[in-house]
Amino acid sequence: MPQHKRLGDLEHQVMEFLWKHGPAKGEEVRAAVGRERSLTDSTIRTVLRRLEAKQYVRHETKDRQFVYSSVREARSVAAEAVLGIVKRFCRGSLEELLSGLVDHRVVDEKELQRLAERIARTRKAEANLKKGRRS
Amino acid sequence: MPQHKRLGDLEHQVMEFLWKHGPAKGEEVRAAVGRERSLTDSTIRTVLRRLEAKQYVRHETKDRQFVYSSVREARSVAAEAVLGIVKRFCRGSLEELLSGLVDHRVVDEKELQRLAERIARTRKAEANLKKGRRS
DNA sequence: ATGATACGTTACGGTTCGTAACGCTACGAA
DNA sequence: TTCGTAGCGTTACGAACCGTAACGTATCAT
Repeated sequence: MPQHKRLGDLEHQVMEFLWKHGPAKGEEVRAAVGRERSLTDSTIRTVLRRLEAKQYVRHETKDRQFVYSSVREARSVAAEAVLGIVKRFCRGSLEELLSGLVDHRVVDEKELQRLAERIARTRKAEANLKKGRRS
Repeated sequence: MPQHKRLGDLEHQVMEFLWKHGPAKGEEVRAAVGRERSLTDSTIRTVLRRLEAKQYVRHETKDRQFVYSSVREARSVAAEAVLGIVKRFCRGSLEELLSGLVDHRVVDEKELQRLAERIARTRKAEANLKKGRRS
């Protein structure tokens, strides 16, 4: 129900920065989002406000300045987007989607297997670690 | 390079129909794309024309009527979309994307492994089949 | 009090999309 | 031959979204 609202290009660039940089003030964002023609602070703040409306970021005030931070992590947004794709294009079947990726050589089947295995291993390791801490 | 142009909702519904139904005339599309308020033929034709401009469909004339068929298959569009997501949200790493899917419980790691394996098996079977036919 | 700082409000133009009226063309019936 | 009509293209309009930014306002330090 987080309703994956779509992002424009600039909006996306801003998110990208927040994702890799962490919480930041408008000025920092502006400095980072280079582009040839640099934007006014007003522009950046409008974008940040819109991102907030779309629930991609939130802000808190620190030293009388807004500090924005991403609410939804990149992977989470990605996961939702993929879910949308699966629904829209692959009749809800993730297998169909993955098959498509292989068909279209986004990944080859061996590689896919390796990735899956590696992820499974990583999870198991994490689970064990947690168990260890618990006891 | 097919430049994944985005689809609106109605456009998408039309594609969906063409994907499952195969080539169809405007009237058929219109009949199929139900919606409560049914649309005029003009509307549907405009949409089809736009889809053609976006290179999602092409048409040929049969019996003096246009028959539209999808150019890009659903999975192929999906694959491209996923590629876009990976690029935009996961720094190009498919592994990161898949991890995200697991993190967000779109799929669990065991299931992912099963799917990967099954796909690999299917591919191998297909490859063998082809070899068989060749000899 | 005044000026700078950092914020919100408002707005404008481009683009996309759903929606559709209208106009043109060419074939078939009368 | 003429005329209705089926089927297509052109044009258009309003909503939404997005980049962009001017301007107005509140508040704090000097």
